[in-house]
Amino acid sequence: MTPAGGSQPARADSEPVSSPAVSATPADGQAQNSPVQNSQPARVSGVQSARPLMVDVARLAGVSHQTVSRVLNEHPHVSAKTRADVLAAIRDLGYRPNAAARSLVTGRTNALGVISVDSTLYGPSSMLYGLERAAPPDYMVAIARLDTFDRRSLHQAVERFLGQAVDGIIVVAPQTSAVEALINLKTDIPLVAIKCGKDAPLPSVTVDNLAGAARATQYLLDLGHETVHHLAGPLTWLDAQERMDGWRRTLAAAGAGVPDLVSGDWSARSGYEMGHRLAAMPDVTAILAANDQMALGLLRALAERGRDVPGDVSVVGFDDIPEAAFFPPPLTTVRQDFGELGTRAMHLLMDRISGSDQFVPSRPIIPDLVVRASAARRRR
Amino acid sequence: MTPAGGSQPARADSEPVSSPAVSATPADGQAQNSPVQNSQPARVSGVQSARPLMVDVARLAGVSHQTVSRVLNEHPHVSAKTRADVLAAIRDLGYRPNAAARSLVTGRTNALGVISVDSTLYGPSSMLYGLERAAPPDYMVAIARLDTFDRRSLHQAVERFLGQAVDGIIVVAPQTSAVEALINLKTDIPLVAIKCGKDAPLPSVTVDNLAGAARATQYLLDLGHETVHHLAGPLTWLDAQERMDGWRRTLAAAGAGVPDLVSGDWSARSGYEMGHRLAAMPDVTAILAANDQMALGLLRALAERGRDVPGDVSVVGFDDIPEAAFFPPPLTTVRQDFGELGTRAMHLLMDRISGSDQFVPSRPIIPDLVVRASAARRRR
DNA sequence: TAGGCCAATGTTAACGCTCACACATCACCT
DNA sequence: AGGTGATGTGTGAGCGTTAACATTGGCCTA
Repeated sequence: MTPAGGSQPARADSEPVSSPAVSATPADGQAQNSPVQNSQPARVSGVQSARPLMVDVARLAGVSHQTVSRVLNEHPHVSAKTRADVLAAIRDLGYRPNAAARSLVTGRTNALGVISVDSTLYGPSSMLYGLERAAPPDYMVAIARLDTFDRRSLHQAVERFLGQAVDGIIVVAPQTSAVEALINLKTDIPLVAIKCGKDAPLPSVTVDNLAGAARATQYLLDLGHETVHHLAGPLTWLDAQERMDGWRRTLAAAGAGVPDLVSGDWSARSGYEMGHRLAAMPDVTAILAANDQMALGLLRALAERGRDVPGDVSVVGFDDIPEAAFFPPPLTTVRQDFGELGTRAMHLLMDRISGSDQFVPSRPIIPDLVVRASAARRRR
Repeated sequence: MTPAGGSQPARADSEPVSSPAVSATPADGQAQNSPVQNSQPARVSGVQSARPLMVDVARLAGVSHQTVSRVLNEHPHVSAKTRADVLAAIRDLGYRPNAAARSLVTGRTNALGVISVDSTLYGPSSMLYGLERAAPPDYMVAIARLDTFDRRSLHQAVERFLGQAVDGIIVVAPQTSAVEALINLKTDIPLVAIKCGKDAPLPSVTVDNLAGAARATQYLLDLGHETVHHLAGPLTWLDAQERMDGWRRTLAAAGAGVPDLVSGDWSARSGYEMGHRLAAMPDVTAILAANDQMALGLLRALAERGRDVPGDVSVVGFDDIPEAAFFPPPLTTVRQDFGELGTRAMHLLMDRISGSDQFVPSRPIIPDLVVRASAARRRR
């Protein structure tokens, strides 16, 4: 394989003459042994085809490699001139520190993992976006998406990240199964959860779904509706459960009847199917949908049945996806601030990574009601 | 699940009496092997609080660390029994190899970076999903989202990934500026582009937007419309340009007049605004929208102006987002297979990472027309 | 003017793994 | 017998960085 028939060319090579420009260290290892990267089409003129090392920078700047390291890590006690020299050398050589070597000695990788549900739903996708945006610029954000949130796949995902040695993990855990799995999962690195419900004994940030749903329900009641129906999300999701709770409690508190629950799977299709069921019930005058996509399907079903919105039936959604304002009719809905959620989660994680172990349960984010045209005063 | 793995555990078990399992020397190993590592103060016996090292596994399994390494890396020439012993020791100790140390010596990190536009648009988001799903299970997928795709931010993102030493980069580069920036960007690691246009001199995978738009336009012409208007996306995007091209060429080929172009920014809002403009023009009977969100806004504007869809105006979208089937009316649209796109891009990248340097330009993916209810035969 | 302190830099030893070898067996051919 | 492989295993040398300590020289203080 290797061209060399073995032996030690090192000794033979030990010409004192050779210009130090090439390499001060035992040139043998370098020249021969180094990864035979001829995959690189012959690069710059110089022989220095391999990536420059810290020691190359040091030599060019006329200092020791340790001083280069100090400059790189912004240690104090480096004179301004030295720093400038080193920086110049780094630029000239196009030097880039080797992350693996650094990690090996520091024990930190500057990478973190995000585990999320396997979907292109608006919520999770916005969440991911918010997280990536909130991450420190020198951090790498890796993602893992899960099809199901059972204990096994969660463990597996965590294991994967642990294997890749991330510094911390964020789990977007909107399903009850995820929370359970998370609770008896002990990792030796910081982990924070998003949307794990406000009672979970985990460092986490959450949205007050209950308050959001309550707000929307109350809004509909105030509009004169005798009661409000609910098109819930899949009840394996905490969001769905909490929204249902908020809806139910508000009705109970108002002394309104609590209709049977109807639930879908977040998709517009399921909203459409369940919508047909609801549309067939003449006493339905107000519906709270657990997300906007289902509300869209619901609107379509109502339209097909000839029930006018908001004339005959008022509809309120949840999430405020960007398209909601253009639904037929523009959807009154509950907005969650995913950006804020991501920022808080990231801060929480970074705090824990940098040592502070305090477990401050952050106050849940309260969603807003965005009033548009899909809900109106009850027609009598 | 079976530990057998093809070997003969029966025979191994029935071997001599003395159970070597126990005598494996937790304690005496210290005394005898001493020349090894007495640099470690205490800590050795009992409380193995720190993460176990490869050498710990080796000791427990009664082999050398190198053998453990061989098992881990699936080298040949390890006996079945040894392998089993090592595996058992790994399990017992909960050993997990240190990724940094491995990277340091192999020069590979098993991580790859995805650079994408900063948005929660359906396309990029689906793309990301497809990529993550197509990635080899032992690879970590890191993401970087860009606000703008100018040369500087692209370089910066690439630099970041290079700094983190990923093995390869995938750039979702749907904007012309990105392609330019990409072309004169030389990295020393494999890079593949998605949606960079089929003429870019880059390893890439693309969707044949032109064919998709042509198909949709022809469909509308065949429905008897004298011409087709186009609500384009932002023309800084290649997708928008290509779709426009497909539309324009089809009209030209059919000898139909080419109306003035109207363009938005992909959002439903812009579709709504431009839609009002189009709705005011009485001769408009067919519109091809460059994506589904804009089509939604367009539908709303048409409805507000009292133009029936598809009675008065036919509308066709692009993308086939999951909600499109529930638009008012259900949207006829062009579907892109993002999953396939992601898979192909990932394969291409992995091929290049593992050395094959052939530049096989893969055939663009042809999108489908999904016929629903928003386009109909021209009413005369 | 000696002593001490501190800024500025250099030297050496890990970090935990894989690679290239060396070595030891065993099998099978001449 | 003696090679010649193939197989199985151990040894030592790095990979490129940072941490810990060592060293220098200048400036302050008593």
